[in-house]
Amino acid sequence: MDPCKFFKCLADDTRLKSLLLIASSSAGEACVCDLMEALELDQPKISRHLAELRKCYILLDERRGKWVYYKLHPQLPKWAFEVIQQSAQHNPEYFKYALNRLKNCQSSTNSCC
Amino acid sequence: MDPCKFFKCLADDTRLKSLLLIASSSAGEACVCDLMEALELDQPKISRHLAELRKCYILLDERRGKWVYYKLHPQLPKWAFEVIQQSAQHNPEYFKYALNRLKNCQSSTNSCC
DNA sequence: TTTATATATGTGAAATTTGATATATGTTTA
DNA sequence: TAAACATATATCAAATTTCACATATATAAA
Repeated sequence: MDPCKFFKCLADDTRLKSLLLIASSSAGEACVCDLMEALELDQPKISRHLAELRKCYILLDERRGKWVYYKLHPQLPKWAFEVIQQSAQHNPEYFKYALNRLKNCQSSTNSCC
Repeated sequence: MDPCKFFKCLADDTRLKSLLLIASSSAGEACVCDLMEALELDQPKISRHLAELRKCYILLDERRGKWVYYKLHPQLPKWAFEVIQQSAQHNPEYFKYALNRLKNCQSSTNSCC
């Protein structure tokens, strides 16, 4: 994992929020439509940014039926994992609004797609 | 410290290496000419990137005589400091060559400017 | 097998970032 | 005060990134 490429991946609002949301979610994963709902962004934009994180091996995708779920890549280097966790834990206000929307969306009673 | 802006600052080779060099240097600081030597880059390029890190309060500058020394900003949030330290400690190969040049340059016998 | 749903990607324009060069500012020394 | 040195910044071109929209692909349901 080249550190400069890693930080380039985090250096965009959509990607960083997606990443912190996934890292903070109780399930440890989110599908594209979850993130569309949470971040209030259109589908191609979310997909495109997730693809970048996937191609850098920061996220791992898994299709289940019609949906594709993204989680932190199991082989993410520990230092990179720590960077993401530190950022998530100490910047709650940065993605608080989106995290609330994500929780609502992922709750069994309010599935979004 | 907005996390996205912070990562944008780290998402460039010149800035990231300058930052990791300063964080890894025994003195905890480096002047512009040290970094020019260490990274083998021209002066305006180094100055411009340091200015960006300074304007984001990641680095603090201090003039001493003709030289301007840069160090990690004392009021850098702890999480951001940890991100920089983690990155420096676990990616030695990324800036090993430049760090050797910096050490040589900062040694009393081989001052570069 | 047609339709609907969820996701991915191609494409070109717009926005942002970076770099190269010239020049300006601040400090020391002669 | 003039010259030399270290650093900062202005400017514009080049490179890169991001976005919007259209379209393609994959799965499930009818």
